Amino acid sequence: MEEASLEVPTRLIRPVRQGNAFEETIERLLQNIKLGLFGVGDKLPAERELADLLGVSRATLRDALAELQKAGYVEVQRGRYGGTYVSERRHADFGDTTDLDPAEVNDVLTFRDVLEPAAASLAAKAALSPRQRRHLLDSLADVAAAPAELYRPKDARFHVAIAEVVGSPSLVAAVADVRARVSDLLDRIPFLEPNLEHSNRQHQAIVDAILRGDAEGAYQATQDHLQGTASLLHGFLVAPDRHAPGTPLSP
Amino acid sequence: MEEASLEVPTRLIRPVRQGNAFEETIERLLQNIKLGLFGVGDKLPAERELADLLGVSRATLRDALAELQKAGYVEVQRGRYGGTYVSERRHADFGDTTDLDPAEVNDVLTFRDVLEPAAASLAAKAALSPRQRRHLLDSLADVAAAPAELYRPKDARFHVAIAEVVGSPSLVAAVADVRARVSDLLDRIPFLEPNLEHSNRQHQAIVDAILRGDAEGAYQATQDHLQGTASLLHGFLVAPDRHAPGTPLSP
DNA sequence: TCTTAATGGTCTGTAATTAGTCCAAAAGTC
DNA sequence: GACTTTTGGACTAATTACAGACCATTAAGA
Repeated sequence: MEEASLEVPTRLIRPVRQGNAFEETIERLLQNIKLGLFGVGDKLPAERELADLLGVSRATLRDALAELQKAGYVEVQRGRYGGTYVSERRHADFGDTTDLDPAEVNDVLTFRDVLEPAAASLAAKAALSPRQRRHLLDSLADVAAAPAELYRPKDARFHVAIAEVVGSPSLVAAVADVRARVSDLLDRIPFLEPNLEHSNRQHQAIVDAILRGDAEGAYQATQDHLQGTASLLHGFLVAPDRHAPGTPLSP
Repeated sequence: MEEASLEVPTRLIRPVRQGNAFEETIERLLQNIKLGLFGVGDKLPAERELADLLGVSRATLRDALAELQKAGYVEVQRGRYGGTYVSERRHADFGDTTDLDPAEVNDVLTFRDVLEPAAASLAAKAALSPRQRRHLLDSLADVAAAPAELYRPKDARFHVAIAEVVGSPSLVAAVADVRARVSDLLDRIPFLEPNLEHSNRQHQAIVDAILRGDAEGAYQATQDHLQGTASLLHGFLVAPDRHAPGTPLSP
């Protein structure tokens, strides 16, 4: 019984790395594409530079890029002024038809609820430079103009932009991560036509609050906005037959 | 000019890994010790198990443990009922007398301001089990009883406990990370006798608010509590002579 | 047309990391 | 005292990842 107290609680110990460098590199690149950080038609940095930015050897990066090319996410051109370009969405989306894991859903949604409203609030409190205001408004216009099939990445990009203007790289990374995880979850449920009008109005409200320095308003508007996908995902959790949920939760 | 828009903004690309497995393993173990997750005298899990938990091979883990042993952080005993034990604090603290990096300080403090108040707020909103309440109160009592030289790890452990009861592993990991980074920063400034009484009263206020379900109160109390170290660190940033700051900021 | 520079493509040798096996010590159990 | 079991300690072979050099292709520019 005295022994027991000397033991370390193992649940707090988490893995040092998620997988091998090759897998992690694919994951990161794919995440950036899905997040709209690498937009369709964009040219990625040259392999040598990209490998450096990702902290991985060029060989490993090239293996990862070859995989993405095979899956149709990028196209490669040789020679000077060549490079790696993000393809038109050829949604090969290699088989992720796994069920939603309730623990993962709760974890992601909870963590997002912590990050995003607080980020919007801090953005409102910060003294934004003209360049930063411009960045916010550009991202806002971008998502508003996006057609339905490109909405998700533009949406994600917009929310990352809010974190960006706060000026904390760790916050940006955390928001990007959590957005990518939400996006992965949404990919696993049947497509429901989202109410883009409504979403865009909420985006506008968030930006308005930030630009007028209304921290509380930005916090609230962001919370409201997150509510939508949260109930959507939770709805699919409680519905036993996931392909035709009889009673979607009311938001 | 058309070309320019095709380029990807490189600042959003972050490294896939922080260093090699060996270094990251040392870092993680050290972090857990400093955070008070591995308390003095605690026995770590057996090497085979710990390697598994950390997602690293036993060889790599052993290299890391050997380093920690050399630095006096742990002691190792062979044979059945042997194991790796956390030593009495022999603060060898291998040379980290680097200057404070303003960007790092701002990043960490901003990110912490996002995470911890929101975590306390969510903890207050959650329906806590008796076990969770017990965990909170135990951590609180633990830090209150800690002597000055052991205060920091117990303090960190308490704050991680708040994140734990929220039930989001990602949140716990993020809080643990940011706490470790703050702790590293504090290690680099001259020791100032902290006002433990005051700190303990604030801890009590946070737990009170959480236990009575007062989300707003928990949020506020946590923000107040964070103010202290924030101004301390910011004070050392503005003070040009870092070893004898003439005008420490009033908290 | 030729040159040049930036880019992807290829290869090699080295180091890090892993999985697995076996050994050695220690403490409880019979 | 002999046995058993759990632990750290040590070694090997295979794989992964890396750094760096060099080749091949391309399009702009002289």
